[in-house]
Amino acid sequence: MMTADRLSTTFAALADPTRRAILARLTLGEASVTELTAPFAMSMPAISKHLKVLERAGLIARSREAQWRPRRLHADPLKEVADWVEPYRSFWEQSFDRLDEYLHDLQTQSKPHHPAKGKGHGRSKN
Amino acid sequence: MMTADRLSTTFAALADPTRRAILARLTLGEASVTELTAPFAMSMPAISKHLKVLERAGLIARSREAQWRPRRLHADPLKEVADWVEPYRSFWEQSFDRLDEYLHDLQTQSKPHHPAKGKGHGRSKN
DNA sequence: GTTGTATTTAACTAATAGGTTATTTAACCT
DNA sequence: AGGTTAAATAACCTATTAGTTAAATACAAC
Repeated sequence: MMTADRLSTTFAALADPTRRAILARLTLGEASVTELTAPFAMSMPAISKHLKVLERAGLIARSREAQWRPRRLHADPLKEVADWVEPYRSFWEQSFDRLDEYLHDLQTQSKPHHPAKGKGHGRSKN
Repeated sequence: MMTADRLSTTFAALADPTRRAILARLTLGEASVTELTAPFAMSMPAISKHLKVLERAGLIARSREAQWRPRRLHADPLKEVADWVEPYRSFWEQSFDRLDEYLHDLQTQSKPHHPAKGKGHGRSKN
């Protein structure tokens, strides 16, 4: 994920349970790095790196308070995640996968052929 | 993301624009590896690897048809993504971040202090 | 059975990720 | 100034990722 689009950066940031746990913690209110480190069996520099990833993804923001650098949640990029996933809803809600498998089995039994472009075998978005 | 939970594996699979494009293509119906490779300036083995990532994440399934191995969408893991992101909706919808920043500024001007655990400064989930 | 088409696997490379410990910076408090 | 606490940075290590080209496999069609 070298230099990637915003959505890729967001997904990459979310692909780590520690980072998701940090976000969950921050829904309760801002927290210092020490506080964020406490729940994990991991050094503070490790958490600091995770925070940097979350920050670069725009998921948290840093403020200053004496020698503390409390982080707070910045959920905006998660809207893009929700917007991206939404169009797929119909595919998991209608048990699309099992239906598709069923249609596929019917089809390959009766009519072997190579997968032509845009074949679509009985199911499309509209 | 060595050996990770299901959600991390899903997010990691989604953290690549090529793989998301492949999923989008598969919403139109199943497709062969050659067909899936066509839109990209990338070798077929590279796409094959992306497909393996998607497969290990449970986002696509493979079938057989002569010498073709058409892939089809398996959207179920995306439900978990939707379920994970949903609780954060209130945080982006209510412009939480700007409100929080405002409250934060008010607070630090009038009452400098170190960030105590569970302080919460005026906003919580219920 | 040889040739052609579709796909996978192998071997390699360069970059990134995620962790460590040790050091440095920053701010507070006597 | 000197000591303490909070956090960031540096230097390092190992594993994984994302791509490449070349070789192997699977099936079809003659």
